Amino acid sequence: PTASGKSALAAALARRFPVEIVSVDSAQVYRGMDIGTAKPSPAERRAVPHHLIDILDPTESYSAAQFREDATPLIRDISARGRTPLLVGGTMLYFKALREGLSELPESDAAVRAQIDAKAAERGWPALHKELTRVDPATAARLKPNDAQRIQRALEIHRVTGKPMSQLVGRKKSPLPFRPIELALVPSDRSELHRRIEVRFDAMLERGLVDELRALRKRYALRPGLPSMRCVGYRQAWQYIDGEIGKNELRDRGIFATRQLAKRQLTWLRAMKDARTFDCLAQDLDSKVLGALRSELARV
RNA sequence: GGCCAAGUAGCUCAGUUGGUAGAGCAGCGGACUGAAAAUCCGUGUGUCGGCGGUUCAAUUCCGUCCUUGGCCA
Repeated sequence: PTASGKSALAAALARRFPVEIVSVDSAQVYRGMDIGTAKPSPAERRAVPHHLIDILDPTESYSAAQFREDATPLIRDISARGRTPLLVGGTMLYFKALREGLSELPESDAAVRAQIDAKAAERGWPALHKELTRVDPATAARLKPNDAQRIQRALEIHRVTGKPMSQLVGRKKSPLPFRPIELALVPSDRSELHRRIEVRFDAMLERGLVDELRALRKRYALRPGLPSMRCVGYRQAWQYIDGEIGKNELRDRGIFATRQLAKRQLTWLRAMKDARTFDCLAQDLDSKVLGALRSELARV
């Protein structure tokens, strides 16, 4: 999860193994969003090659499918160079999409989404959920009437392909042709993770998160609904800049959002039965992980 | 020192014409197929400030004490 010390551990591993790092992070892909995403510093990036960081402008959007398409050849290339790809990040859906593959579904369609959004604004998402029941009862049954994003996606798929999502999903996925060693960092004490999150968010504010966003808003035509602007910290800073909330509320809400993110990440981690988990609060974390990795690699 | 107001869930507060209480936020658990740092679902027993009194019954009425804020000395 966020603030567990992934980057520091990755740097430590990079000192012992010939690795290149592939970022698995839906926020660090954006250029200029450095402070709030806790992006590795230029020095860290000079020490070890990092991939999939700073690949998009904040006006653009990324996806799990795009990540998979980008990461798979990278993993292949790094391996071909005789090095080990070290995938580091907290965007758990990206890990899943990479490892298991995705069904063949159409990519997102901005125009279709805009149409659906307009209809939802008028009639509400439960009404669109009902509409989905007519064209794709199976998908509608597993979605809640308020799950805007997934209802929209299912309707989008139907509109674009003429077929229900439930019919397209579940066939020909192409899983990753590598066997990953999965390591999970989980704090033994949640309140300690919360403390770290608080300290780190204060540091981000101190380092100028708000000014960073101000500058981005000057340089790009950003909107609050953009995936980049929904990122933890940036969303709240946006509201602060617009005068919707004060400084204290910015701090509180930023910390709350980060804690909630960490919680969701931990839910994913608990479901990953194959992952070896380590206490990220352990003093000798680096050596523990190194030891585990050495024995794991010896077996391969 | 006197007067007034407030003390109810981690926080901000609502409420009970006396039958032991509920919202928002937070927290916690879960779901997750091209926006995923997103989106959604579930989850609220807390000496209703302390002690006495009245009452079948008090968080609710009365007394007193404590704490906080304000006003007056």
